[in-house]
Amino acid sequence: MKIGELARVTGTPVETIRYYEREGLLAAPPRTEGNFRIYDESHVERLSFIRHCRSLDMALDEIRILLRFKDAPAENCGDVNTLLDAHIGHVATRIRELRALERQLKSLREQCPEARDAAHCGILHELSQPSCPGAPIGAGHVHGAHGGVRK
Amino acid sequence: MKIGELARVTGTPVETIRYYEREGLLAAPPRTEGNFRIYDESHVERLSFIRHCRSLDMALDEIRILLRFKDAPAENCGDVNTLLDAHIGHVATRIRELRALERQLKSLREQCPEARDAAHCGILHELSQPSCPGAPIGAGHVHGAHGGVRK
DNA sequence: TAACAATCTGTAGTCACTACAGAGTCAAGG
DNA sequence: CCTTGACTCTGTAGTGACTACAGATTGTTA
Repeated sequence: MKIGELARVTGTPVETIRYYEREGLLAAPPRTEGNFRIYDESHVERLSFIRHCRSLDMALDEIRILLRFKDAPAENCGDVNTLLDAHIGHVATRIRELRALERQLKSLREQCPEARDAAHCGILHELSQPSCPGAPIGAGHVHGAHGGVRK
Repeated sequence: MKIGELARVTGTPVETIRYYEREGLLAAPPRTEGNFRIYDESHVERLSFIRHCRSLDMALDEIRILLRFKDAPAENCGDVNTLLDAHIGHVATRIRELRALERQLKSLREQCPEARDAAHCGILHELSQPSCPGAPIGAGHVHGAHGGVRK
């Protein structure tokens, strides 16, 4: 199959497939005489694996590690478990951070219960105060409020 | 004060201050004879505002809107409330997404309760299955599991 | 043969910074 | 006066995981 069909069956944009090839996640497939990439079932499975991992919000570097285990079936998979546990920890951390953020935002919102002139807006006023000095900006492993967007 | 002191009192890296100036969030300050930027209290307040917003995970474009209201104190601040409500909505959405993700990851983790050879690892096996076909990759407004890192 | 879709390569843009390189400025110590 | 060192300047490139082109080529259908 050509790249368009692989894109369709795996629900992956064509450009993303070529990007994974450049990044070494997907092996470069054979080509037709006309230089078109030709894929088979093994590519479908590998790309499905990658996309499944991505839908679980794993980084490409994490996926690279998992792929190494897939390619070495005799290895012990303890590190797979470790990686997954760490990833679960990252997600849990980010949830806690976002909950705290939600609380702060709601409390800020209460500063201006109704529309008025900006000079007396409690929200703008409170934002002008320095926040907690050590307040971190940017999350650890999990993205903040403006994540990878799909338009 | 020079840029280093502004950086210190606001807890902002020097390069980030210059970046905000390039982005038009912070007005270009006067310079000394030797071409050093000179800031005063008004810059401290404005940068504190920006950093407070960023610590609440607002995008620079959102902050730009809020700054316009700060600069037009006679305007009605209803749009400030609207923007904040929308931002709270984004955060709440991301929390829901991450909770669903956490559930999926934990269920995946149960597929391989103990280390064995990778060929029989339930985690690797399950990841090879296509995930829910319409499963989104990447979040809306709030970042995924690998957010802006502070090293 | 001509239109059109699909594919190719390569490059640049996204966001909010971060990390340099290489040059210039300034204050204190010898 | 000279040097050292801290600070600042500009400009450019890198981050992650794509996305969006431009411009060329290939393949399919009318």
